[in-house]
Amino acid sequence: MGSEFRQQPSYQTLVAFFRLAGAMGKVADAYLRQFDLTQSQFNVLIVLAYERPSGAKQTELCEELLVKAANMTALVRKLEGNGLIRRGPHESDERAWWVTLTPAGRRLLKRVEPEYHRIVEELMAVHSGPELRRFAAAIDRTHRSLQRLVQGVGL
Amino acid sequence: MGSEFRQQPSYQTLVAFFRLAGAMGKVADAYLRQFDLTQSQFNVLIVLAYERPSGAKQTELCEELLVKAANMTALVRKLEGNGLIRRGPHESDERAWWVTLTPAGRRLLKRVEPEYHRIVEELMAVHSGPELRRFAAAIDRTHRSLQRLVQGVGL
DNA sequence: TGCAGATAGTTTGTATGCGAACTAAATGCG
DNA sequence: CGCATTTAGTTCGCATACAAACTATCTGCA
Repeated sequence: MGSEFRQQPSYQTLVAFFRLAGAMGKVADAYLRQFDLTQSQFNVLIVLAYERPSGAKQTELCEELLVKAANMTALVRKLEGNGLIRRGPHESDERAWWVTLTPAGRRLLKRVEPEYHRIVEELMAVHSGPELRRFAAAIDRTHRSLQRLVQGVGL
Repeated sequence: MGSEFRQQPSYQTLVAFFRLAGAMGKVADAYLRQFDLTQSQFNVLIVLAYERPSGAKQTELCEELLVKAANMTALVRKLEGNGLIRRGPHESDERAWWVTLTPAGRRLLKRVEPEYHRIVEELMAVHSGPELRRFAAAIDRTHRSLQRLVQGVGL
């Protein structure tokens, strides 16, 4: 039966990984909800603040954040509705929006980030320097393994 | 600005962690979609097959799978509609459903699991024994740190 | 130049997640 | 015993994810 497989360290590690990811996501959501933000919305603001200070097309935000274009529509509309970003015309492409952070968006980030950073630091402070490096290496190894797997099987 | 913070190993590890979780989830979804299953649906079937072979209340599935009762309703209804589980009366509690795997559900699992196991094994085979143990330890450490954090701040 | 194909974004339908409010049944305490 | 509280499950509104189909615009090649 599948019962022995479920005892394998590789499987149990994977389950623990998914559970941790879920739990961390919930904590992030709980923190951001105080500011009427979701993780996805916060991520858009961060990209516009630090990676694309002069603005970006929605497609570029999609690439950066691994979000499908279909989902970006509602996301940026919500942020626009809340006054945190602006969607203006693209200077040379009439199909595209040019998305920029508004002053209100920038102000909100300034309120959200300090505590957010403190939480991340405290969360990760349990790892020693070498432990953290090995953790990051294991994540990278797994990611590369996943990519090989996807290439190979065409998943 | 937040720009230096984004260079911190702790932050970058966290970002890589979330990206890997997202990528793995997408691969799992892509595999399961061949069988007209989602991850959540698959998880319910697994619990009913191996943890609760004689059945379970929806609430018990919720606890096992960290799913809110509000979400379990649609989930079990979908599985019931596809003939993979049965929802019958609970023997002593008229408020509750007694959820069991149907023969069709068991047969589907038998088709899904072998390749699923093979994928997990291949994915995790990049880690040596000690690497895998350290990876699991890092996940556990982070999970405990997260729990302390949530307790402390009341997030 | 002009049309085929690529690209940007939207819409729709489905599946999942949350919180909050709700019904009905079970429980427990005075 | 009976009423207050808890528990099981549902419903609603919202946010996010996917795929697929669609419009409008741009681009490149013949």
